[in-house]
Amino acid sequence: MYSLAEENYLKTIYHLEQESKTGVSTNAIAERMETKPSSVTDMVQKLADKKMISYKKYKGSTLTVHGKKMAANVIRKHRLWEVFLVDKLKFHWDEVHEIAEQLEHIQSEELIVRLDKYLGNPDFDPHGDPIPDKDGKVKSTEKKLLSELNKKQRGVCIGVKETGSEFLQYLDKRNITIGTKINVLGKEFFDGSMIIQVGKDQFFISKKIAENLYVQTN
Amino acid sequence: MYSLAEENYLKTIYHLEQESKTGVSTNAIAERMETKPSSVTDMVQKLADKKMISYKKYKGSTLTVHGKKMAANVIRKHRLWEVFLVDKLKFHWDEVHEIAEQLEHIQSEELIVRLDKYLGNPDFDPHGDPIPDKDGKVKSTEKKLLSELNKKQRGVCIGVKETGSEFLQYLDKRNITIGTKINVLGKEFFDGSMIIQVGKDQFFISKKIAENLYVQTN
DNA sequence: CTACATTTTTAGTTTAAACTAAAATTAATT
DNA sequence: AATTAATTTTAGTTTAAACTAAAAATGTAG
Repeated sequence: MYSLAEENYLKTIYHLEQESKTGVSTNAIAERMETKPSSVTDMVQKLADKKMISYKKYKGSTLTVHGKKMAANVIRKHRLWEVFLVDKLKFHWDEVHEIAEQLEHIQSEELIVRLDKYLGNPDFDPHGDPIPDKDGKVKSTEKKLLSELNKKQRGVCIGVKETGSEFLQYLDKRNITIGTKINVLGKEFFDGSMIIQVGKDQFFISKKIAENLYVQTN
Repeated sequence: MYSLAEENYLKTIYHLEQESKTGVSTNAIAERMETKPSSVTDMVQKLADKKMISYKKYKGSTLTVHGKKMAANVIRKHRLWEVFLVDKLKFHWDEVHEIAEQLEHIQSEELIVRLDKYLGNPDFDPHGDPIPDKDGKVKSTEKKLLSELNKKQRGVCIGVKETGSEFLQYLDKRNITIGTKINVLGKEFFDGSMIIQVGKDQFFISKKIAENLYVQTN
C-alpha cells in the first residue's frame, strides 16, 4: 500500500517524463508539485529505496517499470473518475479535475474494474487524454496532419508545417500551441473545413489551416 | 477544512452518542477506533478547541451542534456512496463498507448534491440505515411491532414483547438481537407471515414471531 | 473509608511529510 | 580556468497523529 504523497509524486514524475522524454530534475518536480526541492529530495530517496524510481544524487529521477505501472494506474483512476463525473453526474469537463484528484487515491481494484465497465470501457477522458489500461499501457500515438483526422477524432498539436508569421499569429489568436488538445467536432467533405474544439472554445477552420498543423493521435 | 482523522473521530463519536444516548467515554472511542486511549485524549482536546465537541477532563465528550452537523454530513456521504456502489456498480451490499469508508472523505459539496440527485435522492442506504439530509437531520424514528410493517419496510430490533426462553432462543438462533436490522422482503396478508432479511440471511417468520418483536422505523 | 482496580490524562517518543538554512555539487560566464 | 550562479542535498525543525509508560483521577469492594 502506498501513501497519498507517494502516489502524487509518482504521478508527477510520470507526467514530467512524458513531456521531456528524459529523466526529471528535482527542481522540476518541486515546481510542479508546489513544494520545496529539499522535500522532493527526501521523497525521491524514499521512492528509490522502494524501487519505484531509479535515482542518482544530482542526476534526477526516472520511473522503474514498477513505478511506471503504479503511476499509470493512478492516472487511469483519475481519468475514469473524470468520465464518471462528466458523463453520469453532468459536470462540465473543466470542473472535474480537483475532484478526480481526490478520487484517484481510492484503493479498490474491484471498484475500478466495475467503474470502467459501468462507463462502457472508455478510451479517453473528457479532456481527450487517453486512459491507460489495467496494465498501465497507453495506446501508442501517431503523427498526422490535422486535416487527416475525421469527425470525433482527437489530437494534440505537436508542430506546424507552414511557419509564416500570419499563420503563427492566427494560431496564437486561437490559443493553439504545442501541447494543445484539439477535438474534431465536425468535417465538411466538400471543402475539407472543420469545426474543432480547443479548450472551451469551438470554432470553424479551413482546410488550409488543417493541412499545416501536425497533431499526435492515438 | 477538516482532516481525515478528525472526520473519523467525529463520525465515531456521533455513532456512540446515538447508541448510548449519553456522553461518550474516551475508552469507548479508543475501542471503536482500534486506537489507544491516550491518542483519543489528544484528539478530543483538539476537537474541543475547535468547538466540535464539548469535553471536560475525565468526563467524556459530546458533539456540539456544529460537530454533529459535520459528523452527520460525513455519514450522509458514506451512505450515498454505498447506494452508488450497490445500485449502479452492482456490488453486493455487504462488500461496500470499506470503499465507502474512503469515499466519505472526498471534499466537494457539488459532488454530493449531484450524486444524491443521480441516485434519485435515496432515503436509506443498502443496509437499511437512513441517510441524513443536507442539514444533518435524520428522519425521526418510531417504535412499532414488526408485524405492523409492510413489504419493503425496514426496522431495527429494539426489544421484545414475549420474553419466554423458547422465543429468546429462537431469536438467538436467527441472530436477532437489540440493534439488528430487519428488512421485510415479503408479507402474506392471509396469515400475516413474512419473509425477512437479517444480515446475509433471508428467512420466513410466522405472524406470532412478528407480533412479539419491537422495531424502530423511520 | 480505605485499598485496589479501572479509566483517563500527561509527558515524552516516533513516523511521515513538510519546512528553513546552510553546505555541496554542477552549470554557466567571463 | 576561475568565479559566479543555479541546482541539489544535508542537517536540523515543525506538525499531525499515532505510540508507550507513568501519573492522576475516578469508581468499586470490602
